[in-house]
Amino acid sequence: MLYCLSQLPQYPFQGVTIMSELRVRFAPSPTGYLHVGGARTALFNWLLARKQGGTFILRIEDTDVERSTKESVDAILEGMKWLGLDWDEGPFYQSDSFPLYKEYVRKLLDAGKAYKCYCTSEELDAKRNLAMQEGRKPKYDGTCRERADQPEGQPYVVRFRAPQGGVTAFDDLIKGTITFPNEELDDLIIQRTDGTPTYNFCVVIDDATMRITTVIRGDDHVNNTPRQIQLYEALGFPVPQFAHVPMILGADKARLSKRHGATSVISYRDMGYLPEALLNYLVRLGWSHGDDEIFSSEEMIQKFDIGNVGRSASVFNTEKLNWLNAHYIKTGDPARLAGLLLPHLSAHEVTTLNGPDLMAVVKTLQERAQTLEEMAERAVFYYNAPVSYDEAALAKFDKELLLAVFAAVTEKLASAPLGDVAGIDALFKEVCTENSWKMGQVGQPVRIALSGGTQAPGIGEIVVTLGVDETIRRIQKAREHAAGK
RNA sequence: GUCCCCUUCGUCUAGCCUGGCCCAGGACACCGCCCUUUCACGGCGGCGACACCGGUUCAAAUCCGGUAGGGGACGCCA
Repeated sequence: MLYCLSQLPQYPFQGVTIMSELRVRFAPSPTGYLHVGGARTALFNWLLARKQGGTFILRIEDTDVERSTKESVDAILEGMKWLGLDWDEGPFYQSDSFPLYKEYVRKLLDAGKAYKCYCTSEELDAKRNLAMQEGRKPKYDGTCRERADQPEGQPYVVRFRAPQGGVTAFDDLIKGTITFPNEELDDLIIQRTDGTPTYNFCVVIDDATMRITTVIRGDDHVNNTPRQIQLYEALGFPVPQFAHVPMILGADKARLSKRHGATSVISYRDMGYLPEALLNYLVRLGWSHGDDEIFSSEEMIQKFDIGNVGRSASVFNTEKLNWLNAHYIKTGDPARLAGLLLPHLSAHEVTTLNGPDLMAVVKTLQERAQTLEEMAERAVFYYNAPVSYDEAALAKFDKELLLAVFAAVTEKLASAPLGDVAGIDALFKEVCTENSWKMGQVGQPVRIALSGGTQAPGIGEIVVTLGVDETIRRIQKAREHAAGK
């Protein structure tokens, strides 16, 4: 029965918001970069909005003035933009709405639905520790809940007077019905001693005033949901739908964190991943559409269904991301890839000014690189002629053979007009038959001469890309190297 | 400790709602073979899972109960 709701792909909001337009939001707190978990949450929100013609709102939750930074905000926006997750409204900043929150705190206070609490954090900490030690749930004991006196000039926090007894339940779009006994929930603080509002309260006010219809957020917020629902009800706001997406874990099944390697979206860009690859990887983490693996943005939008998101956490697997990235590099537009490759090339001290056409270079490397970084590494030899050779590989051939091969190839190349890849390949075959050499005896030495090593594109591709003149120059150099041994 | 959630190949997952088509399908990784002048790409094949125990049923990965394991939350952080 729990599945019924989520198994109606076309009508996920049937009977609840059927008339109103979908409004979703991504609400990161600017205390770090946009990490892959956040990016996936943003993606699911974006997908649903785009699919249903709804509105995607970006809201920055910066009520913690201490830890929020402008740099983090910029980093988050940069990550969103790189992934192509465009938003329709915002970014809104919670720090701009403090007066609004205060107003609602006032309302709850006036209505007796909230009260001032004069307990100090030291007292609270002590009680909490004691409760934990005794194996009880560490919840506020309600000391100030019914107190009549209001000590003048004493610092206080404002607590929400939570309903006691009964249960608070909701139908999660991903997890099904979740029920909490109200006795598990204590009177949460909605305003701090310094007068600033707290997270759970701001979220409710914002989601309500922004008319959010569906809250899609991380799994770690499930426990906050019943308290928020109680606030919605106390405030007289309609309760939105909730969808809690499972966490992303590291290989050791612990929550993904820096020690598992890169978690920042931007660091994936810098390592040479394509945004469409990361997006594709992220959408398949916890969600699937039959046996499909490759999704363009359009296909994701078309096929996405929040009800098909899995209920369990998933492990982030770089191998699969690599495969996806290789796929998009393989099928990508060479001109675009060339542009994206530039920064990686300069990191390897390569200038493309005096060398082969970069787009031609990219074409020879598309099937050979998993990341742009790897492609850059493999492209270096095109622009910087080898200064040393893979001696171990060279040692497999006699000095005499080497010299003969280099001479024959040079001669053949010099006498023939520059052809296409097939033409050059044919030319090498001729050299082989004319001298009774095997292709391995010719191709490998030439490859080493041209690239310095043994791992490179096909000989024909290299020669055509490099040009005959440069090819001959490099073979000549290798010939001298071989002669000197 | 208390509460909430989760559990299909090493990993991502299909199937579960509507039991039989599933001695469980696909993908990544891994192994082997083929292609091949290197490295790759590609093709073919292999390895490999229903956490466990009971129950219901002619029949259970699918329904019910329990157990174990994992994760999350428990803050004047978000």
